[in-house]
Amino acid sequence: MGDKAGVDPLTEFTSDSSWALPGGPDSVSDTFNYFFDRESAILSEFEWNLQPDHTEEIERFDQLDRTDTRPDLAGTFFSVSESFAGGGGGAASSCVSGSVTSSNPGGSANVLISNPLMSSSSSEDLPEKSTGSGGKPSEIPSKVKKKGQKRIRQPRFAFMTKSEVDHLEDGYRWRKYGQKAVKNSPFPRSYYRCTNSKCTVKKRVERSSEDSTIVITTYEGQHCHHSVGFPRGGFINHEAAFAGQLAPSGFQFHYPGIQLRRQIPPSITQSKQVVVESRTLPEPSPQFPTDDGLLGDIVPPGIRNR
DNA sequence: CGTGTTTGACCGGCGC
DNA sequence: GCGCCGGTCAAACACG
Repeated sequence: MGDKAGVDPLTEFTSDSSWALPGGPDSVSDTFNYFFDRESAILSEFEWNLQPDHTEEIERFDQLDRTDTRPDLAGTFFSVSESFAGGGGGAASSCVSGSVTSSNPGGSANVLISNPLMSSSSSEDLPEKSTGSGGKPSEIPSKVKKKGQKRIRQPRFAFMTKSEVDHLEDGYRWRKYGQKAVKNSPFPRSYYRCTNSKCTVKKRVERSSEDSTIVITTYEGQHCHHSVGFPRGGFINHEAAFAGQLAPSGFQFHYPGIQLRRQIPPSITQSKQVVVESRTLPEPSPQFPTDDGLLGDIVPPGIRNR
């Protein structure tokens, strides 16, 4: 991986599913590996794929948001959502494609995230690699391979978050199943799996080797169930925002705390099916957000005020 | 006792 | 073919 060779991987991202697989300079998984696994390059990749003026904007927000802190969560969210489909490989989960609309009381922004391409064949009918030790088949493939084809991952979403804690709460319960040292990084990578037995979503959490304050979280797969509850009094962090994307179709989460500071112009997001957002947390306040929104219907107050 | 974490071993992909 | 590396497994352990 990592054979950039001057090729912009994101130019392969189009609204047409034909880009997915195979063909092109790299497969989708390669692109994602390239894009997400090289954490040290992520920011620069963003910048690389953005107009220079946008890059400056992001950097500016980055600086500004360093002062916007909370004990455990702080600063800017750089998030990337990718419309992602396995094309012929059928990488998409069989759960659902969905969307999440996030709005704040100030009405400053709506964040609409969708995966229009996530609709191909179920991953369940794809062969899983032989499991490691022993014979117990792992539930649902996280990577699938056919003969002569590169392995295909389920849809993945990566986030960069400035945070002091590695594992950010997102309303779902996770079980850690592994930790590995990462080459060229002093920080280990942790592997988590959703504790819901029917859910195959995984996520990886690691710190940027370049900026230890940045946590890189990568989701893989889609939740087949609702979250168990939102932490921190209704505030939902970036993970939850994207975890919500994995919710059943038509289900909408309401995130009163999220304030969209800027969004890449549609000309970029539409052509490449990439959304890069820089979001900030709400004002640090002793009070939890009062906007119950949908949370009032979903999450018991006791949980929200944890 | 149930649930979650730690950690070494194992396996497969991939580059050389 | 070999070695490196990422990802996963599962036994042991910790904790409430």
